[in-house]
Amino acid sequence: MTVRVRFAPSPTGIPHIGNTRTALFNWLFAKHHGGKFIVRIEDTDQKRLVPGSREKIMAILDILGLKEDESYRVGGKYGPYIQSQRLDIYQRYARQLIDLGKAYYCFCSPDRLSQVRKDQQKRGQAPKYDRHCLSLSKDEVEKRIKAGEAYVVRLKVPDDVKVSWQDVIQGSITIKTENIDDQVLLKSDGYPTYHLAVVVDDHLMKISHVLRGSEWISSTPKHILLYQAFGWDLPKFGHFPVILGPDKSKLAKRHGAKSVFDYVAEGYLPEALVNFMAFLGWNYKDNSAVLGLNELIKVFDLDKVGKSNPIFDIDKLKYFNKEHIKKLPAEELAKRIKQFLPEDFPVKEESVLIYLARLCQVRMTTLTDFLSLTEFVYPDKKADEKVVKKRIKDPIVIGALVKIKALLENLSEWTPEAIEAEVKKIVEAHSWPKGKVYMGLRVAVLINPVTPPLFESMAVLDRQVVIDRIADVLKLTHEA
RNA sequence: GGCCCCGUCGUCUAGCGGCCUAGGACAUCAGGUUUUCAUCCUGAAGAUCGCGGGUUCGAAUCCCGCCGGGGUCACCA
Repeated sequence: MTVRVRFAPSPTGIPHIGNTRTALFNWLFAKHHGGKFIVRIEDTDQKRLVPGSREKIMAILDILGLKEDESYRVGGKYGPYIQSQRLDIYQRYARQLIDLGKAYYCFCSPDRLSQVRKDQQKRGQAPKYDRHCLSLSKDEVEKRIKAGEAYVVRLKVPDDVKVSWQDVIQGSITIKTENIDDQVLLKSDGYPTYHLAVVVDDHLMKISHVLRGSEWISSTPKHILLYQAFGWDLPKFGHFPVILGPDKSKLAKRHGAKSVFDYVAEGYLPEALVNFMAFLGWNYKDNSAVLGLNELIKVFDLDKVGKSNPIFDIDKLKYFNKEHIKKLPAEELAKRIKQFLPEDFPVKEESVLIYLARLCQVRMTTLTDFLSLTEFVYPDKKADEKVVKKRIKDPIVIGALVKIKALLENLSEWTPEAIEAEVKKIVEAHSWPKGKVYMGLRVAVLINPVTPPLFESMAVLDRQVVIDRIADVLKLTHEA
């Protein structure tokens, strides 16, 4: 069987990490089995439609490298791939269901429906449509439609039937039809509901595996009933566990349900995001393997997707980001960092930027860390008085700084090697306390007690800036 | 509340009746290397396998009950 899976987002906003993971899993599954990944836009709710979100969704796929095989933008032979452009199809199939006696017209007003629900709840019953319109005669239906009355089409759920399926992730699941409502299939505005649209489209688009979040489990029997009503073959169903926040409640904005855009803006690498999301519900070896998309394709499959809900762990994301940053060639790292550099960043030269990137590489958790690590490159930056006074107290260190300053002024070559060799020589010759002196020099020249390697960083600076900074610090310590 | 699902170190998990005095990874802590930080290396702590009953010579693994968590009950997807 050819594997054909789909990612079917509704354009009601920007998908967060959870929805994005569903896309990833589908894509990975398709590619692992040499199948197709289809993107279908489910915009059947015009009220909740957010303009522009369709493009944002595609942009996220692009950022992550999840190329689709069929969609509204790349085409395909099962289009259109936007549900609002398939309205006539759904209406046709809804009618077919009515003719088959598997669905019926319902004229109940929203007010009546909510009243029915309220009464049922008061009686402690599960809210369910009371089938008020089930046995309307053909004539009456026709009359009311002609009269312009608003109607919906409902699925006639058979009584006392057990619907069960072998979920490729969750295992066997059985639900009795007495717990299933006569679901609305066609809304009064002529649009289909999700339930009709997915089933019709998944069938027409020859989807082999319906893989989605487990919030859809309770809807699956409705879909199966629909397939059976149409007499269609069932696809395989698989439901991924939902991602939970650190407090074990549903992942929400406040604990990380941000979008790929947000994480990228915070300095996370798309490949780290992919690697991280892959392990949200799926496992492989010790769950710390640093894997790219291509390696993931090779090892990803549904049998290692778990049933219990994973918790979003930002530390794990940071770990993967660090690892992926470490793996990047310095040139590539520099390129990525560039997007985060402010206008006035003093280093313009490509080679110097790459050099700095290399110095900072193992010290970054996110790309934005580069900024704080390289603060010292701003020529006007001055060491903080408090930091200076805390780190440079020892008179020996102050004396050493005086001598090092003189040495640097007369250095014939301004390279990291030359600086390091000469400074080391003088430090050893005087038997100065190494740690303290280097820290003093570091704070004076690089502003911060936490920095990339001292001499390499120094060499990036103009010699005059270095001299001036040491002079400034000496002045500060003198005043004290 | 009804229905469905889940429950192993803080977190992700391995485990599918004896190899488990429960293994690994992330995070944490300690030590080593190092001019800071980080990297790298070594080590430590951390789980009475949600609880209680069974079944069995033997259970994290099978069965039942309870508890806890999640999902879902729309003319939203």
